Amino acid sequence: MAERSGYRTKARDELLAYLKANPGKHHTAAEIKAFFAEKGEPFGTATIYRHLERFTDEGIIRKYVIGPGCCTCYAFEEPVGTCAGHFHCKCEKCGELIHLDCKELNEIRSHLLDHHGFDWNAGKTVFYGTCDRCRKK
Amino acid sequence: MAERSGYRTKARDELLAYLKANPGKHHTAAEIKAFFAEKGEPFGTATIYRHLERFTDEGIIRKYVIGPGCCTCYAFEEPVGTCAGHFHCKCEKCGELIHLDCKELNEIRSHLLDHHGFDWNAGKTVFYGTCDRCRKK
DNA sequence: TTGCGTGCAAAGGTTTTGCATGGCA
DNA sequence: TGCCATGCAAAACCTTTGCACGCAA
Repeated sequence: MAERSGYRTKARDELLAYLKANPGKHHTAAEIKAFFAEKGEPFGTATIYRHLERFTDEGIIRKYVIGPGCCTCYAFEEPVGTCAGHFHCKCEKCGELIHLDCKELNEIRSHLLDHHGFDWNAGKTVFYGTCDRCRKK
Repeated sequence: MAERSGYRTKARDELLAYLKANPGKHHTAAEIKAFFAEKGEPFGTATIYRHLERFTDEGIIRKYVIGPGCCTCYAFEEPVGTCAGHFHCKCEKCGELIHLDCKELNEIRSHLLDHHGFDWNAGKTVFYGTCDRCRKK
């Protein structure tokens, strides 16, 4: 986690505000770019990546690797440590990434920690399987 | 986990033998390609990816997303493939892969299916976090 | 013989980098 | 004014796909 450095610019403010406006929500660089483009304040791809990388270094946001296919997600996490159970399921058939809010998650975490001594980082873990829609086909 | 299918070819045998020769060791597609190239038996990139994907489907090897930059790793894991109630945790600090036999975790499967309609493929999922030893440091 | 496996090359998508311009302090 | 930030375009990277040919069964 690096120190805050550099200038305060419009791009920095806007990007950070957007991420903070949706705590816990995951965004890809492409989604962020599209959002600002539609809003009429487009930012260059490089600028977005540079800021996301920086925010991550500064510990303001977190970076999630979903892959493969290079879909990296970024998210501002409101109450770090106490954030609601949020985990990711990726459908192996259609490729969709499903964000699940599920309180049972916390039980799994506790169980892994208490019984197996494993401190699970749910944010980095992706459950692979088949989603509801593909399963019913 | 899919059934074994298709022909038995030199490429399949060689690749599998190489992966099996180093259980638990992670290889990127590029490393594998380089290894066989130096050995004088080069395989096409596509061939390597196709086999790795297939081995993963068959449950013979496991796929790890390291990212970003799309560095996917593949590894043959000794006791993997046959055991149903078997889960894998990977320590982000020391890199160790922990094999867990745990009935409680099987309940996750039921829960995901019943409450979220997600048919979890436990064999392909790796829990990332911090292992007991590294946590105590 | 049939159809899968293979290699090559090209496509696809994401992320990074180089460079000239513009903006913050 | 001196850096840093930005945008554009190109490069770099990893992975997938299309196609024609070769090989396993």
